[in-house]
Amino acid sequence: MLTINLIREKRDFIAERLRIKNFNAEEILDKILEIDASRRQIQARADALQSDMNRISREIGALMKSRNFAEAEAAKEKTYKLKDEIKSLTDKLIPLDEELRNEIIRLPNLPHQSVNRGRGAEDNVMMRSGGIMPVLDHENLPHWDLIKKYDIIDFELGIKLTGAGFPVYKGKGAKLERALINFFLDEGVKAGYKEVMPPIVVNEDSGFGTGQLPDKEGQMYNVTLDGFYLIPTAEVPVTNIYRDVILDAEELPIKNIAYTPCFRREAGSWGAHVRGLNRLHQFDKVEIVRISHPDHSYESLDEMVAHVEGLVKSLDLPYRIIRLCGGDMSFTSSLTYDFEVWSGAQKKWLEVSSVSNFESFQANRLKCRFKEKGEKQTKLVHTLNGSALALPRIVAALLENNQTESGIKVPEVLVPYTGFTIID
RNA sequence: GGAGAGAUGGCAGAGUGGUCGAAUGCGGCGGUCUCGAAAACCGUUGUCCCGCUUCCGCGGGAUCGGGGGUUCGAAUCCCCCUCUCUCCGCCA
Repeated sequence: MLTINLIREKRDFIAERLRIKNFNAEEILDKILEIDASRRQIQARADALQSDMNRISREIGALMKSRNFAEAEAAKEKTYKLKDEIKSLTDKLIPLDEELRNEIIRLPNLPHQSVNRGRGAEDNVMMRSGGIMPVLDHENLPHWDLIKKYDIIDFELGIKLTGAGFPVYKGKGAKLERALINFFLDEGVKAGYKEVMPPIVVNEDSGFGTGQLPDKEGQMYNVTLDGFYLIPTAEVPVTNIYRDVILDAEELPIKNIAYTPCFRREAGSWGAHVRGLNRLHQFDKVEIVRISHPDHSYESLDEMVAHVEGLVKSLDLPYRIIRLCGGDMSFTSSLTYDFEVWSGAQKKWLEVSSVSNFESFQANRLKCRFKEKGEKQTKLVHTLNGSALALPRIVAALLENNQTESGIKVPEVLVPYTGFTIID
């Protein structure tokens, strides 16, 4: 969420920036400023009265000590009216605070200046591409046929155990999945990320901290009995490690990497256009998360993009990097680069990574701050994250692009992890 | 799941109604001493909000797990919630 200070100081700037995201903030901003002004006024009065109250109470204490009971009683009389006034003021304050917060959390994050205005995916900007497009003969199969042919991923069995979108990985399919996870983790650790293994269910505070709650409640599986949520991404637990934390500037940037299963209800987005591994309710993902100094967060973002690019390159997948336009960006992001890989048999680009800088938007929710050495003032950190990588669509592309008559070739970098060179 | 104990500043740990934002120790920071360092000594050291100053800072309010209550006054008393620990049970 945006800070109230920024809203006070740069109301028009915010409204203008949010138009890039096709968000009309005018009304909300005016309401916020109005609530904020009255809130501050009331609080100033309440604080002044409270100050009087505290002074009188101290005086009563002194009188009691010197056994001036009559004077103490007289002083008490003075407090009753004061107390009522304070009460009536603070009673007004509580709903105002709540209202203010409810309005502020409706405002999306401001887009970075490089972000172009646009309505949706069609307005995104291709930054660069790489890799060699596979040459497949006319007999090539889409991955949902390949997984059956080689019996490596079983959707029907998943339906029996759980439901649609919960596949069972079998044999070389399971091994390939594990190989990819280990490869991605190892590459991350080599690049200086610290491996963490967080819980995959989180509480409500964590859901709020990274911005999934309250708005995107329907996208997460909810363990109602305990008030927990299954994580939609490792971003949630890993970023929330730094909730309510004040870091030293020297500790930045913090670089974490985590493998977790991810759970998404994908309510309302299921349909014929998402077959096979293209969209699942449970999938595996390795995520990189950074906590950065605000002055260096875009360098961090570039490094993360380079890291992800290195991964898709090493798997020999044709890829392209897309900068999302304002209309296609998430609520919480300032700048997002999507990675897409080419899926040879489906003949379409599949999104396999999304790398974002949230600047201080999540940090403000998380109350994750840092202190410059020797300075008293705390400042909000910048948070970033990116998939490195999400597995199912990588698997889909690998299966389709690498299919041959004798089987599916495993990329060289994975062979030490799989122990086999071909799926047949 | 049953019974009991507890939750205080970065950490340890006092404090059971009246200058308590909180003793003391450790740690951190600054200084004295030193060629330098250690030790010793002196000082300083939480966070949030509001106002003034808008560079250092000053004043007010809040904050002792969270919420509510009693009281002129709550870290201290009462109620609810959450969490932690110990014992028992269960268990990968």
